[in-house]
Amino acid sequence: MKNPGQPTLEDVARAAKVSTATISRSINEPDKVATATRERIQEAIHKLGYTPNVGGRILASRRSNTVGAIIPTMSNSMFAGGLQAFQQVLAESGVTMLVASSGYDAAEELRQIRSLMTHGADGLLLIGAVRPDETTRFLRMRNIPCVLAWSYHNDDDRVFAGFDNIKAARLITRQVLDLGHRRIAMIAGDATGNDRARDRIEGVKRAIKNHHSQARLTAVLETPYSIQNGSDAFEQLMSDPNPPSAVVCGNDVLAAGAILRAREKGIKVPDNVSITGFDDISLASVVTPALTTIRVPQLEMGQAAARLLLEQLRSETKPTSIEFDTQIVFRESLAAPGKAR
Amino acid sequence: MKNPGQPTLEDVARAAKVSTATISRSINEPDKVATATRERIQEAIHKLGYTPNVGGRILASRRSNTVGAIIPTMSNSMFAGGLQAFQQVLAESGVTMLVASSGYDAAEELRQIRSLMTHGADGLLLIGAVRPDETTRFLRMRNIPCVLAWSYHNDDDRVFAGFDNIKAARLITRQVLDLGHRRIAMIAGDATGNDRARDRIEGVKRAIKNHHSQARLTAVLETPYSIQNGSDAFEQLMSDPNPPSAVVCGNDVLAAGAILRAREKGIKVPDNVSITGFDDISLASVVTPALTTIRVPQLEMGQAAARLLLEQLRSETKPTSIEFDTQIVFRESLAAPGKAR
DNA sequence: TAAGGTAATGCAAGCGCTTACATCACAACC
DNA sequence: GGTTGTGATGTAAGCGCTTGCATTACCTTA
Repeated sequence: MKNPGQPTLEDVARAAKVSTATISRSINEPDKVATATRERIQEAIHKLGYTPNVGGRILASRRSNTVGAIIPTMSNSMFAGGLQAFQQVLAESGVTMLVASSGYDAAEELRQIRSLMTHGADGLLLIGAVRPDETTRFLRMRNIPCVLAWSYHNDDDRVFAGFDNIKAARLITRQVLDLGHRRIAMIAGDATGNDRARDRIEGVKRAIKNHHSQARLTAVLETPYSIQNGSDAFEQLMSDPNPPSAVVCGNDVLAAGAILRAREKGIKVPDNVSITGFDDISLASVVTPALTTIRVPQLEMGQAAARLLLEQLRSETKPTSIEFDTQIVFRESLAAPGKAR
Repeated sequence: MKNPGQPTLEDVARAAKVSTATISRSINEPDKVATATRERIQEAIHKLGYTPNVGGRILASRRSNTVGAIIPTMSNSMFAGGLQAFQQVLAESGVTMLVASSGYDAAEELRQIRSLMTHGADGLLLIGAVRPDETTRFLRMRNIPCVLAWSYHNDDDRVFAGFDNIKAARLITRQVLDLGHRRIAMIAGDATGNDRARDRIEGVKRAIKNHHSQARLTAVLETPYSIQNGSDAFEQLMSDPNPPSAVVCGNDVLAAGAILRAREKGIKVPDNVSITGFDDISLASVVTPALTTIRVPQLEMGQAAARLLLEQLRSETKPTSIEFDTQIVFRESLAAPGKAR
């Protein structure tokens, strides 16, 4: 943009001795232009160092080839991988990604949505399914193409590229139960306005409830995403005179915190207490003992989200949501209760 | 962008019975418009649900209020924190961030630069100082406002918001030397086209060379960023009949890999061998033993980069670079050699 | 009262691009 | 030879906004 003296289509046209229309075509629909002409144009473009001006392009074509992505945070690797995959697929189609982060704050998210739309986003990637009415209304009213990732809900007609957090949480909890644990506690992420955290809690509850045993969920502590909080929550749980034999965590960071505090306190994992994580971020394989956790298909979700969004932009139709499976990654932090190795 | 029938400035003008110019002013320079008029306009805007069209705005104002950021990768937390800080500062000034990742590939980086410029970036955040001639030429030719982060070079007249990797590497290496280590090996990141990795190697070399002792750098292994590679490199180093007593790593991920393999092999850290990292990502405090490493001012760099970039965009002047200090974070993986605790 | 100043607004010329439509050259066919 | 079809290219009308300059209305001041 800018810098007086940037070459324009007209300059290229003069250099290549064709009309601006032909050049525009040769850029956007190459096969509508004769090969010889196209080569001449290429040369001129290269020589002048021409790049199209977005403003003109957006104005004339009435579309910006830009989409926005709003993620809760970039500061941890939680979403970064998916975001990168998303961007790469978009880039292949010549679409660029605007990014903003909401800091898990719904009001901020709405502000960011507005800002991205003002800056020309043709569509949006959002994380999770639940948001305040005002946001939902805004999205509906403006009829903004949208893909929701990291969640999946059957009964929802919006477009998802994600997984069912309830199912995933049930999966790992059932594993814990099947190993014989009967007193289970949970350290969950903050579920306020966060359907992923909420669903994971729900999944743990259901798994325990449906298990044919006397298993009990002794406590659920909700706490924001940080190692420190995980540690503190763990300590609190273990100070119970009758502590749990397994602690299921809503994400790997909280679980890592728990493991660190366990070591400090001389509590053996998994001998004295089992700990499980969720997300399988790189932390999980690096703590000692390594975390048994749920692998989340980050890259796949990012790629799928990009495809679904592109599809919406191109055809104005609503594509069908994609549900991904999750699976348990077995490492060292989960074992049968009371087992001293 | 834009469902047909979106109201335009002209519609608002008609509704508010003023000229489009006045409306434009009332949006962009409110105090140049009489209060009564402004209120009338506000009302009309609200009633019509008007939002400015980016295309027109960019075209007419010759500026997009968008900047691009190209980072080597989003997949690890290395740059994510800085990027988020960068974005937040920009957002406060109404500027949006386009993001792309190059995968540590210079050709891809140039492609991304082109793409971001085409999509309207007014300025660019890039990581590191070194790039191929073609890229440098492109940036110079187009006279693109640019801030380089994660590096700092005195003798370079471009705008940096970073730290001196040589200095930082010397700092931690001197610490290793001062503890008495005399056989030191390095596991470095891939230095091809990567001045951060290159400078860190250089820093280690200089520290050893300038130390008044018989200290030797026994080996330098360059390897791409991954835990696995760190592990393998470590194993290779330790298979030397006369292995190093300290392994300095070019980043925390490689160091974490080294620590993991050490445990697998029954090599005690730091009793048998000391290991140091670089970057202080969250991994560093979570591995066992926790990594002694260099803290890098991620957030500060991101914020500073944003400010420097905004300054360039607003005033067209070249602001002065900012150099940040780094410091050693002392944890458990570094100790005097041969010391069995 | 006239001259001069100031604040508020309008006028209109683009900004650089896309695209519907028009034109042209040429080959194929009758 | 005339007609028609086809592919390549040109023409020109905007897309919606900003902004330098002109205009207007009204207030000061001498």
